[in-house]
Amino acid sequence: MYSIGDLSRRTGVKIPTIRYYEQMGLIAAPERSEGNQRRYERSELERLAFIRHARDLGLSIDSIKDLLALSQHPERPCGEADRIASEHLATVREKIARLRKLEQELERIVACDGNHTVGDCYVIRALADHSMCESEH
Amino acid sequence: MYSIGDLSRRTGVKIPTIRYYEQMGLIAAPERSEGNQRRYERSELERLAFIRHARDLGLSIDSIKDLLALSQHPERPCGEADRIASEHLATVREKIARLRKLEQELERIVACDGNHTVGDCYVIRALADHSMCESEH
DNA sequence: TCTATTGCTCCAGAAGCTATAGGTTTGAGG
DNA sequence: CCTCAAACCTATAGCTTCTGGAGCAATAGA
Repeated sequence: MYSIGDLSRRTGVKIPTIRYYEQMGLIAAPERSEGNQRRYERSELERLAFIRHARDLGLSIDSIKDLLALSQHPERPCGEADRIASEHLATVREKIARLRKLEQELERIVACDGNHTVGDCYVIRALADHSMCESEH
Repeated sequence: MYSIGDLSRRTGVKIPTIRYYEQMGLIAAPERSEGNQRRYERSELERLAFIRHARDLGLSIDSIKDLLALSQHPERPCGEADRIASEHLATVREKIARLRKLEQELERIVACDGNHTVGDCYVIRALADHSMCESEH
């Protein structure tokens, strides 16, 4: 049996976050000690590690709920799990593409050397005037 | 004079968001009509366009506040504006790097072809077992 | 047994909006 | 001038994913 602190240390998920996940229905309400403290079994530790890993990868709470529900039915085809992960990959790729554009634009903006006054600062002017952008966003 | 709806259409910032920005102190409380509706001048439109653009670039509300305050003092050196933009560029680059790692890992995970059952699905196993990862994250 | 640490619940806040409810004002057509 | 739909108002709550604090109870090691 693990206390909530044990679980936290072993998974790297902070204590209030574990309680939050319980509230959100990601993990079941565990047994309690006589003094009303949470007591977890090994299986909960594994479930929490799964959640942690999926969150690290940026999956939403809802996606994780779906994946956890799926994993309760090992006999079903796994196309659904594949779909969730693939969709997530697509959104990650989109984010990368958008950030690349920002990077380019910020590079241009930052070309200002800081050796003059705000009145003619490229940063300020670039932000004020959208038409200076090379790509639309 | 523009109504809040005009301002919204011209800048692409939604009406509740404009009111929110007013509350947050990004834009000043404007004059009101006899019937208590907001009436904006052209300068407010430009200010809001600036904010919109900076938000599109991912700058935080606080950074934008700083930049707006700076732009009120055109005689000052612009090193500060430069610093804000540079810092933001650095965080954008970090985000890109992290997302690239995720992309790689998700690519490996998604290699599952969906033609079997959840019990031996690579997606589920990969999420359950952190040690399968190639890079630590 | 004492006490430091850990745990409990409940509540508020962070960021940046978005939505809803319930009402008022505006402006264009008749 | 009148009407009526569209636009506007305020206030408040909700979203997401946690994080932190207050005030008190339980546990574990010396």
